[in-house]
Amino acid sequence: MPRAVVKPTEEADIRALSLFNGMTEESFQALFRGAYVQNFPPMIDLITEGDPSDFLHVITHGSVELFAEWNGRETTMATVRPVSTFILAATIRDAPYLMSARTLEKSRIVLLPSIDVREVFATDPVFARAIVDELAMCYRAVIKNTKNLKLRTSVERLANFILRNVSNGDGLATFELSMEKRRLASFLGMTPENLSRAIKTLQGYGVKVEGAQVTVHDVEDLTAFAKPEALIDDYST
Amino acid sequence: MPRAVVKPTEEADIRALSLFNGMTEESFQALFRGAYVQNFPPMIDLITEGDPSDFLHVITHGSVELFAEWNGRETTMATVRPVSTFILAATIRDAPYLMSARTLEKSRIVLLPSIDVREVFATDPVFARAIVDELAMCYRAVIKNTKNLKLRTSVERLANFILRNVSNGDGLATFELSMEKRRLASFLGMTPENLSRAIKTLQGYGVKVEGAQVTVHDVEDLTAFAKPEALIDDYST
DNA sequence: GTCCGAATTTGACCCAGATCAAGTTGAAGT
DNA sequence: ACTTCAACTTGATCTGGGTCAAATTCGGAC
Repeated sequence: MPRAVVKPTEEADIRALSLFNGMTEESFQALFRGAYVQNFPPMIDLITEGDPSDFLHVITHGSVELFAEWNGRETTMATVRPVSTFILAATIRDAPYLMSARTLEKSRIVLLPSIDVREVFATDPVFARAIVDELAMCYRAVIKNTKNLKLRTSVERLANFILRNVSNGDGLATFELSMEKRRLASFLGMTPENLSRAIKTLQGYGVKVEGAQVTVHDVEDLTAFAKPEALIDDYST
Repeated sequence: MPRAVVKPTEEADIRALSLFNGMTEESFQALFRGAYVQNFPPMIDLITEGDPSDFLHVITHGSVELFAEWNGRETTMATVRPVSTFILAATIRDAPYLMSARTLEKSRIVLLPSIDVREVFATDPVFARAIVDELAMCYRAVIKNTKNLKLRTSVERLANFILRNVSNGDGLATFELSMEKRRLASFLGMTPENLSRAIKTLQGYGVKVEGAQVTVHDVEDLTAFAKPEALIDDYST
């Protein structure tokens, strides 16, 4: 896998991320001086949990699954999509990765040496502020996820997942599942078999799933069942 | 509940926290100029989820439970003990609290206005660095907690909880439960009844629980069952 | 279009853990 | 010591969700 230079358009995409967009050009260049880019085929392990965190990863194309293992069991922790960073916390603390990562599709990843990230963090207050904002947001996202897991049943989690992915507003709404059902099941904390049954249960609330296409015929009805709440389901705050 | 000044010894305890100990005296004073302290009786609500985050809280005595509610259900998210801060992420992002907090015992809490925290963060790079470290650590703690919840059964979670609280090393080890069993149950994601049964199950691995006193007769044996792992159970990294 | 292997669904069954209903224990107040 | 009330434990039962096995469907490769 040969290293490659970062394309200018790519650099622009990355700079547009809230993590990078306020920093000085000088800092930005310092960060990208040691950076490189790689394309990966699907299902390639990028990171193994426990390894030292040498790079901050930025995904610019494709999709990456973050997962964790223990005692022969495996669970999906999150799916990462362009353009965003992952494993920021490990980079900051210079601590081992807590999660493994693999590509799901053909993906393009920018690797920024962790040491440079920490260096620029120390010298650019705007970048420092951005990192804190990003970390605080990630922290809050994980707390929300914990509440979701501990306070809701699997059918409720699925219902809220669907509502989050639906263009809210009027009556009929539809969207395409962005990952395989078995990964969705693992992410939601259930088995693939049980996801099938949960989908069937939600048919009673006007949800139809055909392949990856999900259609909600009565958003009102599903909302009444799912009881979504900003403090769990709004990922933007 | 009258506000009170922060005692010098208390100030010293707080300054000793990794979050504050590197900052300039000037910054520290700026942070404490608007601070005040309160004593609370047990079972007082300090924070309600959804409220705006006006203060960074520091507990200097007692204990505080962080919990969350949804649709009539409630779960314990964490128990906070002296000396440490809580709800840092909400303060940083100036976002609503995701969790509620109540005192478990008579407790003493220092309240630092969030606006001052953000102000000092912007001017003191050492403090900024410390906040990032703290946030990254908290983030990683929650990720570990998620792995614990999704990858382990309730008996396994209990076994690892006990091992974490035991002075590791030789054969016989003992410790005192620092919270009521029903809160421990909720924290571990199970019912009180089920915690009782889980304890009984672990008797087979040399665990004896009498009231709040937990004794492990054979740490080896329990460890073989619990399979603790740094990437889930080591809260220090 | 056909074939092949993986993903998904379905059905039957099972188990961890929840719920419900009594007990017990235990600690604080009198 | 006695009362009282909450916390805890125990037993019985129920159920959400997992497991296992057998279809069925789907998506690529040819």
